[in-house]
Amino acid sequence: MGATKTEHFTIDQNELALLMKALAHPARLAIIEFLLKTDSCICGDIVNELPLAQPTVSQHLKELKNVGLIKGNIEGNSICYCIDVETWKHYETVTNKLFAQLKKKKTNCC
Amino acid sequence: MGATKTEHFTIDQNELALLMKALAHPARLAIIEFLLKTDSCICGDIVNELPLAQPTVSQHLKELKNVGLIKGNIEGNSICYCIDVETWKHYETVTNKLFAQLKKKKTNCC
DNA sequence: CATGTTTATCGTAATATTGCAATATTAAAA
DNA sequence: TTTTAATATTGCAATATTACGATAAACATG
Repeated sequence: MGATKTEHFTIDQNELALLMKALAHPARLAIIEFLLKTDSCICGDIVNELPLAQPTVSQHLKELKNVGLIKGNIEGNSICYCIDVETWKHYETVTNKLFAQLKKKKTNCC
Repeated sequence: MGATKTEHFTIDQNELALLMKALAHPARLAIIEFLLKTDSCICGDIVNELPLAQPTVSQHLKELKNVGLIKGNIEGNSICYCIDVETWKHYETVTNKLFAQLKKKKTNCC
């Protein structure tokens, strides 16, 4: 065991879980916050911002890219990483749906 | 290695990461969705709703309880699990801050 | 009190994640 | 072309997560 039984759950549940998992690490949240804060698209010195080795940062960037939260464009020698607004819009819609359901709930039962 | 270097990140980043991690599993999302859908507070038959063994479900419930997303009240023989609205309000505030920053951003640079 | 029901915990196997040193790759610069 | 800079990939060790059988604990009911 040790592997999530994805096949027993809905596509939506698995998709949202993957998105959450991508954000479930302080380093990756720090990357996102940095990219949000920086108005111009910073090309590469994310490594200097983080207290982690370059290969580790590269791996975290890859995970964020895999779920589409960020994208990276080759800019000559270096790479321009930035937020992928489309995915974030989708993510916002999905989480808002959760919060909307929450508001429909009656008072706490416990 | 294998352990997250929490000490190098902010309290907020670590806290949000833990919340995300709690939601980063389809079974736990399924539990949350079930508790949201069910208006009356269902006492216990969450196990029957999920395609997982009882100890596994119990473990997932514990994780959700640890971060405060749900709470469980002993109701005689069984236990009444339900959404903890306070934590969800906090969660909504934090994620809304992220989305707000997103909207302030100029057009995609890449 | 004995029995069944419900939930939690323990122990353990399988797998995933995190982090980094070493190395490869790519493209600019000298 | 050699060197330098930026990023990715590989390989591996340490740790965490997921899942479940076996068992315990708590309580209701006969």
